[in-house]
Amino acid sequence: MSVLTGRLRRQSLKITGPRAAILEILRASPRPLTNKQILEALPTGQCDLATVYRSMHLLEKMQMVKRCHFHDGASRFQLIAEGDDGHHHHLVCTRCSEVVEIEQCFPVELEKQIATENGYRSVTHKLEFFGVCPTCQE
Amino acid sequence: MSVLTGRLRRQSLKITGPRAAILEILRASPRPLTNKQILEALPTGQCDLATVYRSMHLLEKMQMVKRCHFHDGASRFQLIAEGDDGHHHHLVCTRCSEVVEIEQCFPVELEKQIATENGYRSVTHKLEFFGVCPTCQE
DNA sequence: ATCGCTGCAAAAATTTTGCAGGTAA
DNA sequence: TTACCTGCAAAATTTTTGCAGCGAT
Repeated sequence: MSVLTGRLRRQSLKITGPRAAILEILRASPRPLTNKQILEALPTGQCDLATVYRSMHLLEKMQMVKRCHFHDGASRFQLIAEGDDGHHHHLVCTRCSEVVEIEQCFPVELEKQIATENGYRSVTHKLEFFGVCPTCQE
Repeated sequence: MSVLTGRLRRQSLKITGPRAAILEILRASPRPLTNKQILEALPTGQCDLATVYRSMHLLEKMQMVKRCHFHDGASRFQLIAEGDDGHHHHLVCTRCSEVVEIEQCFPVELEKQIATENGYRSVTHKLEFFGVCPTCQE
């Protein structure tokens, strides 16, 4: 946690109650959360929804969180660990929305090929898997 | 085009002016469009925004369009060709939003492995690439 | 003649912004 | 002390819904 706050401090940004609380929620969550879910996970009245929005914009710009999209339109956020580039993917159940974190990633060579073929630079990708989880198959 | 309208008719859904116009816009577009872009592409007053929303929900449910997400939060829609499963990906410029359609896809075996490892069935994926296009590199 | 579809308008939901007071450093 | 932050409230956006009339089949 101190690692996270350190990154904020280095930018001369402040560690406030709401920010610490949000970071703690994100750290403890096994899956990405929407702004509303973050607010609801916070002790009642701990923080305003507007502050959650502002915090997520900030953290995203600092590359401390990653924004991802599942099947509904909502943006979800996941903490990016220090040192980690935050690049991993999810397998989401289309029925119950259970989320599993996935190890596999899109092959690097193939991505390079795509970049080269199209003359693009700094190419990255977003990848999410969807399916029916064991429980929902019954 | 008649192929598309046939699919609607089979469901005893009607081919109306707005629907035909929306389908034509989508058919002619080389890239996925947001609801607002669809409305703007329509001759003035041809159709109401609410109707665009309703149409896209309908077409999505019928699997005639695919919903995808680029870097902004907005949903974009792309027509799925008859016979085609509509599965292809995009390379989007993070500066000017230019979109290139990509041939490469996530390796099937790897996807199967992911499904098996986690006990999921009917696994598919969404994949989008982001980078800086040739023009924006200068 | 049906029943679905549409426009319009209103409602609901989501996200952003302004501002005055509070607070970390 | 000095910026930076926050809550609150209002505004701006985006998306959904109700309803009466129109229109495809």
